[in-house]
Amino acid sequence: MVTFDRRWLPLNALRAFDAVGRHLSFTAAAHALGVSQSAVSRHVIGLEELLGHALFERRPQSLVLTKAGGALLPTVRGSFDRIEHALNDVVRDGGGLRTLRLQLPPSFAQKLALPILQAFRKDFPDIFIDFSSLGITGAPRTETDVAVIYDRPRTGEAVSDLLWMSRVTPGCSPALAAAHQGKTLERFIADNELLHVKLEGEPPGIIWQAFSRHFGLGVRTSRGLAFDTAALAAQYAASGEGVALLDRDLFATDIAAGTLVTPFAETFEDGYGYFLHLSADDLADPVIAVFRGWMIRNFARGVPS
Amino acid sequence: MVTFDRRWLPLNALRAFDAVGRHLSFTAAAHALGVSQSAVSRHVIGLEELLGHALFERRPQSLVLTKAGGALLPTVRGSFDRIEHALNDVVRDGGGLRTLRLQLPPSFAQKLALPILQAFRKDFPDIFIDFSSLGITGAPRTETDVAVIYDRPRTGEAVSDLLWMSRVTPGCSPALAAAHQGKTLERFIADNELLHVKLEGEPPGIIWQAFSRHFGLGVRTSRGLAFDTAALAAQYAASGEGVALLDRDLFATDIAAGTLVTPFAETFEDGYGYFLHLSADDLADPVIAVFRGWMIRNFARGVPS
DNA sequence: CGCGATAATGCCTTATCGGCATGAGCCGAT
DNA sequence: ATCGGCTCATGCCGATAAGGCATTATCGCG
Repeated sequence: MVTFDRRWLPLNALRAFDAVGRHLSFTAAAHALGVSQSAVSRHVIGLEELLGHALFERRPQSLVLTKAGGALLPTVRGSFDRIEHALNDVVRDGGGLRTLRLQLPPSFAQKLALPILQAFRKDFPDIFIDFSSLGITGAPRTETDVAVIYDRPRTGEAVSDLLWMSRVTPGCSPALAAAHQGKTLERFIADNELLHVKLEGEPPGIIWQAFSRHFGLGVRTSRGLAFDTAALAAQYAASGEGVALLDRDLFATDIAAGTLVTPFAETFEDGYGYFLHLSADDLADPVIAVFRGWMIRNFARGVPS
Repeated sequence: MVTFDRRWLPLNALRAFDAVGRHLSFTAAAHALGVSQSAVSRHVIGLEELLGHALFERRPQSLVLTKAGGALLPTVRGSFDRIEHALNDVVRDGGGLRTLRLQLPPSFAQKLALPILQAFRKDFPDIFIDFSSLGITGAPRTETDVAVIYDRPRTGEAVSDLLWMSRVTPGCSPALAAAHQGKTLERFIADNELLHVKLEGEPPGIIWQAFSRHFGLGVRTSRGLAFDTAALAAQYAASGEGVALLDRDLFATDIAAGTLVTPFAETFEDGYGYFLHLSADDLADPVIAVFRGWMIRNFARGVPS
């Protein structure tokens, strides 16, 4: 029995096999490869002898893959596809700056884009990040490689990696907190304007409602103002005009800087989180895989700032 | 400028490039490939001319990849790795039965393993599933391709695909439900034994506690019995000895059969879910990718039965 | 039954691949 | 400085595998 290693990969034969598997015809494959039918025939036969298994079942009218052929073909085809693309990429731009298109939700972009992009560029100066913002929820809109989305865990064939689960707590300006010093959480909320963040497909106020229900607060939550993004709500809260439910990690810098305060210990996991979202096929692209790994590792050490 | 297609993939040159990239030395690469240094040198030079970009920077003492080389190498190496493995797989067993090792949590295995395995085997008769349960006592099998785990959404480099989020509701035997006919949810829970499922890293009773808090029930939840698996708790509940929080999807067949009833409309999403868990690298294996896609598509149409 | 498909095969040509020997830089030790 | 040892590049040549052409075998179809 032969075992294969790098020194002896029957590459030309594999290319012939790939073409035949694609066209399911020796003649057509030969034509596609620009060689004669006999050459292709030889290659495939040689490969079959090497493997000790037939790759195609020759039928009078048609050619069909054997189990062995079926097992081999997807790998071979995928590999050649990737090599082909990689070669053309290099020819085109010398592999100089691979650009990775990234979409971020607005609040995330506003708070974290800079530290992330700077840190990533430091580690991978040759990967150019073309980044754009998108709506707060939902799937990425345009052609993009990787997107961060704010969503609940969802099913789907796309690869979806959790960066962190959102954990919210009431936040407001220091002045407002001081003015209501000593009040209970329930009283504090009842006495102040509530700032909501709109979420696609959810009724407004749902997060405040879930929050108050979770902590058993008897307050009416369907009042106040609603904003498109968390960052806007936070900004409004910082001006002293109300209290918003803030993601502690997302607004860590504001809290540290003192422009926002979180007077209560109660934090609530609302089932939403920030996910890195990309197509399963794209994971085969080393640049995208590298970026994914880098993001996951970085956020595992806590949300950057 | 040349553009590459299948007909002119310089495969032998790429193999040489891969080896040189691995060893960062023409001589060492030549030795590893079992050919002379000159052959390797020619190949790399030829490839560089084809691409119009240098792949290595020749320095007196050392060889370093150029940007173009760095962009190309991971793809080429990964592709050859996969081809090498695929070829050896075929040699070994003719690609006949690719076996995929699958691990399932006990309750999941008990309720869903059969329908899933049967349906999958019908669609892919050539993939043999070697499935094992994450037994309570069973030694954790590290050698596995894909696992279903019951967990909260977590961060990590492994690819984690949500199958469905757990949604629980009180369930008990029909007799017990009849005996307490007409009671409110609060009363019903207060008057019956509570059956818990133990979760690693969580205090016992946490789900009942979250459930009652979510619906504003004033009942004590830290009482009753705790079980290792949801299936055990459900079985106990079916015997009429208490009320358990059941995942509606997981126990759909029991509910349909009437051995368990869920007398209340209140369902609660507890933040846990069933995830398909696999290594990011493994996604390059067509068999594993196929299984992943199949599972995701199937569960998207609802939990099988 | 012959015609038109297909893939397999024998024979021959070719050019790709690779080996050997050598050359050209560069480094460090004597 | 010079020489030996190391690296990769190159000229030349031979082996061989890759491929072309023409033919054969097999099957389906009109």
